[in-house]
This record gives sequence, C-alpha cells and structure tokens, in this order.
Amino acid sequence: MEIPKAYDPKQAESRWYPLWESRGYFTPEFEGGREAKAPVFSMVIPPPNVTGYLHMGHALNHTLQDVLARWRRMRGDRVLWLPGTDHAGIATQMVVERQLAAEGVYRQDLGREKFVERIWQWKEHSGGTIQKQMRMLGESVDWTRERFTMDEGLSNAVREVFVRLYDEGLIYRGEYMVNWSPGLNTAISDLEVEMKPVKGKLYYIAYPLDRAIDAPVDGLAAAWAEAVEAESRTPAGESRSLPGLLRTAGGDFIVVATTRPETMLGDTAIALNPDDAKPGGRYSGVASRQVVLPLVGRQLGFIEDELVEKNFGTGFVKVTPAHDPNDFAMGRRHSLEFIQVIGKDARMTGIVPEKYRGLDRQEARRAVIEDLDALGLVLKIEDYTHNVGHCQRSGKVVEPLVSTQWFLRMKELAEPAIAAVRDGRTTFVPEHTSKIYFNWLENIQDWCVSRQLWWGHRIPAWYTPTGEIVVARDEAEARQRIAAQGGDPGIPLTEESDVLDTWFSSQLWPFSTLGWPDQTNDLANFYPTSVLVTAFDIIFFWVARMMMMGLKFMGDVPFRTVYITAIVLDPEGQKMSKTKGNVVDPLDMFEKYGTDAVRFMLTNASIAGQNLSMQESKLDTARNFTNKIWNASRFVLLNCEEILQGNEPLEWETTLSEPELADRWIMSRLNRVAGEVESALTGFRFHEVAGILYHFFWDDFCDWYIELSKPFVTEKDPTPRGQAVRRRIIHLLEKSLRLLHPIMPFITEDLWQRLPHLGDSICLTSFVTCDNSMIDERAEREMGMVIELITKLRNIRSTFNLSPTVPLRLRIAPASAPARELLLSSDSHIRRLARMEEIELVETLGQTRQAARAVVAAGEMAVSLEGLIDFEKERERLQKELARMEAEQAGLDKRLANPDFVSRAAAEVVASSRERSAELTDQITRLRAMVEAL
RNA sequence: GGGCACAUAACUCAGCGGUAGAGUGCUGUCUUCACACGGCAGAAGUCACAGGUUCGAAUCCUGUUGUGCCCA
Repeated sequence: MEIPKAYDPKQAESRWYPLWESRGYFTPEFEGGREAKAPVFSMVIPPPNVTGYLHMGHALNHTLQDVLARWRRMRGDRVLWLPGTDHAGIATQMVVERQLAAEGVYRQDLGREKFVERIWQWKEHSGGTIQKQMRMLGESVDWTRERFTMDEGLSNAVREVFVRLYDEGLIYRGEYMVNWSPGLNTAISDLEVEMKPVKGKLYYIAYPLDRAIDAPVDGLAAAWAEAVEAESRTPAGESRSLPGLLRTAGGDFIVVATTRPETMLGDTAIALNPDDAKPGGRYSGVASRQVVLPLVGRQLGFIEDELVEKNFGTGFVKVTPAHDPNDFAMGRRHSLEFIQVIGKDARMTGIVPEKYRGLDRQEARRAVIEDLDALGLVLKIEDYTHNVGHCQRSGKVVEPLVSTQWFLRMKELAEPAIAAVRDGRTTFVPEHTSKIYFNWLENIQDWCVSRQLWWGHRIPAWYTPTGEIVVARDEAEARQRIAAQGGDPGIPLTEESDVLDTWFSSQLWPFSTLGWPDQTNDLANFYPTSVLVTAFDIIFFWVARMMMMGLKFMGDVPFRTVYITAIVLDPEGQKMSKTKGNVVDPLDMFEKYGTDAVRFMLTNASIAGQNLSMQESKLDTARNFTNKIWNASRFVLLNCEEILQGNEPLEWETTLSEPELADRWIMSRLNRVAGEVESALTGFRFHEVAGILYHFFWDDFCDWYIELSKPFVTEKDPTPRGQAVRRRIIHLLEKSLRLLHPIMPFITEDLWQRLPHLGDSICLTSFVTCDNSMIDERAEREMGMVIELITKLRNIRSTFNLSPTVPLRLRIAPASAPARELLLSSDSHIRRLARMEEIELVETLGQTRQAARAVVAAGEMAVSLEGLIDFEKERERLQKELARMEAEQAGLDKRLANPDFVSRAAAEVVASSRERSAELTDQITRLRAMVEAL
C-alpha cells in the first residue's frame, strides 16, 4: 500500500465535497438510516452579501455552524442548514454603478428598469463567489433550499409584512429628521451612521439684540474676553459656563457657541434653559427680547427648553430645526419655522442669501465666518473635537435633514422581543451578550426603512393624483382598496419609487426562507430554528429585528439559542480592515495549512463572545495535528493490511483475546471523551471539544496506546493476540475519526474511506456516544500508575544523560499486592517503553548507593547505575521531588489541622485530603530515607 | 457622558470556590522500522493592585489602575 508520509490536504479536499453534495446527504429528506421521527435541528445561515466573498469572520462563523450541523446529523437528527445570500442594496448598487461608470454610463441614463436588469445580470454572472468558497470550506448546507432575499418568495414575504404593518399603523410615512448620506443620495438608518471624533472648531458668535447689524462692531471680542476673565474670578464662575450676555455702549448681544456656523443661516430661534430664563436666573428678562440674525436679518425669538445644557458654551443655543436632531425636536415642541438651508446634495439651498447659494458645507462655513468676522461678531474660535456622524458605506459626513420617509414604529414590537429573552424562550450564549440586546431594545427609536435606491424591494405603495397613499400587495389590490373606500379604481396611480432597507428583508429570513406567508411543510417542520450563530456587531442590526418579526408574524421566537462568536483579529490583536491592510484571506490559509487545519484552529481558539487573534503558531499546531492524524492512520493502515482486505465486521468484542489493561484503559478513555465531547457541544464550548479531541488523539491514542500496541501490531506472524489488537486499533481509529469529523470533514472522510467500513460516507455514520459500561475507573487508575512509573524511569535516564541504548536494571518493591500484580502484568510494556533490560520485584530495595531511586504510587524503585551515577545530580533530583511533596503535604496538613475545615468543608473534600496526605506521608518517608542513604 | 468585556508562564489564551493548565516558544536529548509538521525529558507564573465574603479565592463581592469594544 502506498501512503504518502505527509498529509496532502489538496487531494482530500477536492475529492469529497462533490460526492456529499450530489448524493444529497445534506438535505433533511436524506434517509441514510435516519429514524422517521428523528428530532429536528435547523439553522439558517446569516446571509452573506451577494457581492461578497469569504472572510475570516465567515470562516469562523460557518465552521462552527458546520460543526453543529454535522454533529447533529451524525447523532441522527433531521438537520436543515439553510444557505443563502442577501441583496445588499447599497453595496450591490454601488458595484454595478462603478462598472457602468467605467463604460461612461450613469444609472440615470439607463433608467430604473434597465439598471435593475443589469444588476440581475451581474448577479447571475459574477455572483456565486461566496457559494464556491463555502463548498471549499466543506459546509454541509442544503443547497436545494438556497435562498436570496430578492427571490420571488422572499419578496412576497416583504410585501406581506409591509402591508400588514401598515394596516396596523406600525408603518407610517412622514416628514422627520433623518440621516441623509450625500455620498449615496439616500436616507440611512441610525445604525448605519458611524460616530467618529473629528477635530473641528467651536465658534463663539455674537448675535445682536433688538437691532440689526449693518456696520462692523468694534471691540466686541475684547469686551467678551474681559467678561470671561471677570467671570472666572467670581465663585459662580466655577460653573464653567461662559458669559452669554454682553452689554456694550453700542447695544446688547448674546453669545452662542456652534461647531457648524453655516447652519446659522437657517436659525429660527435661540434657546435657553428655563432655569436661566426664570426671574432671578442668569439671563432673566432676555427672553422677552428679539435677536436679529446677522447676515440674514431674520427676527428670532427665544424659547425655553430643558434640552439646553446650562453648562455648554454660554447657555444660549442657536436653534436650526431643519439641520440638527435636537433642534428638530425643539422646533416641533415650540412650533418653530423649519428653514432648509442645506440640500440633499450637501450644498446651500436657494433660500439663503445669494452669495452663499450652491456652496458646499465647508465653503459655506468659511464664507459665513469670514463675513461674521468682518462684522466683528466672531468672538473666539477654539479647537474642539467632537463626534460627527459618518455614513458607514460611503464614509461621507451625514447631513441631518428633514425629509419625507417611511418609518417603522418599534416600541410596540420591541416589548415582546425583550420578554422572550427575559423569560428564556431564546437564550444568548454567552449570556452577557443579551445585555447588548436589551440595552438597544429598551432605548429603541423608530426605524427609517425607506431608501432612495433602485436596487431592493420597492415599497408597495401608490399615490393618487391628489397625493393620497394606498398601500397594497400589488397595484390591483391598491385599486380594490380604493374601490372599497368608494373611490374610483380607474384613477391613475403612481408607484412609490423608494425601496426598503436591506435589513427589512433580512429580518424575515428565518421564516421567509421557509416559504412564509404560505403555510408550508418546511415552516411547520423547521421553525423555530434551533440555533443562530452570529457575531455581536449585528445583534441589533439583525438578531433583535428577527426576534421582533418572528414573534409578530410567526407567534414564536425565530431561534432557541443565539450563539455569539468571537471576533477574528489580526496577529497583533487589531481588528481586520481593508484600510489597515491587515486582512487575512481564509483561502490563503486553506492553501497554506489545509482547510481542515484552519477549521480546527478556529474551533480550538473559539471562545464565545471573546476575541480570536490569528496567530501563525495556532495554525501550525492545527496543521501538525492533521499530520498526526494522517500518520497515526498511516501506521494502522500499513500494519493491518490483511484485516483491511477482508470484510469482516470490526467489532470491539472479539473472542480472539481478552482485552488487557491498555485496551480497557483506552476504551474507557474513548467513552469518557465521547461523553465530554457531547456535553461540550451541547453547551457550545467549541474550544473544549477541539481540546479534548486533540489530547485524546495525540496523548492517549498515539503516545500511549499505539506505542503499547506496537509489538503486537507489527509482529510478522500474527498471533490471536496480535489479531485482536489490530482490530482494536482499527476500531479506535475509526471511532476517533468519527469524533473528529464535524471539525475536520475532509481528512476524516479520506481516511475513513480507506478503513474497512459499512456505509458510503463517514457523514452518515453515527456519532460516538459514551457507553457507561465501558468506563473503567480501575483501568484508568492502574494505567496512570504505569504511565507514572515509565515517565519516572525516562526522567532518570534523561537526568543522567544515558543513551537509550544503555541497558538498565530496575528493582521495584511494590507498594501493595495489587501493585505487584500490576507490575507483573505490565512487565513487558515497562521494559520496552522505559528501555529496561531487566525488572526485578523485591521485598525491600536494600542499601546499594550505586542506583537512582524514586517513589511512585506503584512502589519504591531503584535503577542500577554502577559507575554511571552522579551523586550530586541524584541528590538534587531527589531533593526537588521531596520539596514538591513536602510543600503539597504542608498545605494539606494545614487545612486538616483547621477544625473549621474539617467541620465545614464538603465531606469528600476532607476525605480525599486525608487520603492524599497519608499517601504523601508514606512516600515522603521513603524519599527521605533515600536522600539520607546517599 | 452611559454600558459591556478583559487583565493568568516570554507570546496567544483556557480554567472561574478546594493550593495553577494548554498551544507556541525555550533548554537538554534522540534521526529507534507512522510522523523531525516527530519522540522523550525538563525549566518557566506573589493568576494587575487594594480591601472584603468564606474553613478555603486566580475563581464570588467592592474599589483602584490599565486595555479594548459598543452606545450617546
């Protein structure tokens, strides 16, 4: 048999996925021996952007879902893992627009219909990257149920939801302040605005009271500076607020501070806190006067509002209701005039004085300040860092604008979603991530769902010539609705041109993908889904919204558990981003280390809700592990050829030979491990699963069991004993591969296919479960003693720099009769693995100094080292051992001497402390004697 | 300004009431017939700091300091 010495991931990875997929293993309908009434396990994949490609975050997220799906499938569950993509309105439209731009065409030239057609074409030809990459990763999704948010079915769901919400009054259209992205020319939601600190200026500007300024005013800045200075000397000045009222020979002024002076052209009031305005207040009496807005000449009154912070600036605030969210709120409350001075193109509108019209925001700012300064009204300009909203997609500074948009009322929907997590119908893992969820839902704002784009779900609304709105599933229904209200169904209707936020359709994903609004079988079978695996940064974008919609339209939560994955960081612990250039492409990692190794690394490093940094050393470990699996299998395959050729059943129960200690031990370990893996998977402790399997396979199976089995497995003419051990080792390998399969599907399938097997694929085998009758505590304890003994002997050899070829003689005085039996039965193992030439069991060790000694659980021992022993080293070694034991015993004795410990601690803790202390006392006595004998 | 998380071996991180673990790295050693992407042996930590609860604290509570993230 030809088997390469090192694992080559490529051959295994290219081979098996097409088989799995074409044979339909991943559809829940596949009946590979599954019981008809098998429990259902379902997940919907967080739909990647259709323009997207696999990044490290997906690789992690998808690997964990695949681990769950494959494990559940092997356990016998009916598993649905539904894949799909989302239409990513803005991103996709931008991609195609950019393409058109390269041809010198604007989307407006094409017109809406042609443009949308063009996007569909693009999707057909250039889309699908992510699907290919998902297959490379080995994802066991059901491709027959793949969905896309713009599919007909999902679009129906969107319209249905929209109409129902509208009919219930939860969706409304109105003129409100929204975040306008001048980069994208559309409104965006609060969540799509990213606050970034920007170094700007804070401008202090004087507004004249009761009269207009038509000529420059001298000395105002100096006068104000003096007032500031004076105020800082008074105790009241400690409030940090600056003087806002300036009385000069030339008349009175108030002072306002602003970071956006260009908006002053749209000021329609001055606001102050009621405390300042009331009799005896700081600015008492001022509020009855009038300000004349410089440069514009408009008369402004004062309003009193709690929103104004007394300590910010001077306590007077200019109010621009059309361009600031707070001012908007005050404008509504006080019925102020809304004057839009900045347009959707982020340029000054026609309403401002002619010289500013058409200037962009920055130009206008400079011009306004220049002109105010010329009038002597700019009192001070200071550096000021403040947070400015930026459009997440385009990066442009967002302009708060008053605009007519569609909104979804959230409060009423949020309440059931909060309750569902509070009462445990849905659980977050880790639990603390639910705080993010609660925090957002409890402070929820209405959601602006309309977008001024062409790619997306068109809002199902029509306008009559008189501007009345009709919301309906389609135009025919709109006309019916008009008729039902006694109107003329034949009147011309104009369809709403806005589309919906992409998240509006994503939030329906757990049920729209299963066929809703039709009452399909899939919906009945797979909703609610079992688990949602996602990252914490979309808890409110997506998770919370799905919860609200699921509860609203399905009457139940969309998923039982929300597992929040780690965030993948670069090796320095920095977030990966294109601008930083530190993005790691998972495909490069697959190429370099193998897909299974990357999957193992991600699983192994995956702590829920924590960070995961991409260390090369972790990938090395994972790659080395795949190689270890390969080579252990190679060893088995090379030595068990004649068994592999026969098609005998390879059951553990073989009459050829009684299992010995090592066999009972490894089977006990295997079953224990199966139990631990089951429990870790159930609790979503993925790193634990990987760790348990890594150590079982490498330490227990390879380093001990295979080593112990070698003489039998490699014997030329197999004895019945040798035959039995070969079967056991194949059996163990096969079981190990099953346990590893959910994490490493390719290598395990590839090796499994080379072993004798029943069935077509490891995917269809049953997962290993813990058989309690195989747990053998005694075997584990005894094997532990043998391991301890061998390790100690190796330690002696290493301490005295003895080559493995130097023959050594061992004498042991067993600690007990059972220990004596154990030593006798393990004689050949000890000889071979510790390379002892001879082992002699004695009553007492005697006094020869020419030996290295040790005390272990199995007994007291001496390794003859005539002429080889270095007494200094030996003393050092023994004393170190003694110190370690004495320290441990000191601790135990201190505890046991404490009456409170004995009376209050758990009985088994006290008992085991006593036991251990007694054992130590014995061993310490022996060790001391050894040291003295030296 | 509000909230959340994290501070454990040189590095990356587990552990989260019974006197510290892994991987990498490091030291020594072995090219013995699965694997040098390997075997064997070993060194390495007042578990950020200060209080408290407890018979017992890396682990629970409070505070301090530092780091990261989210929201405003």
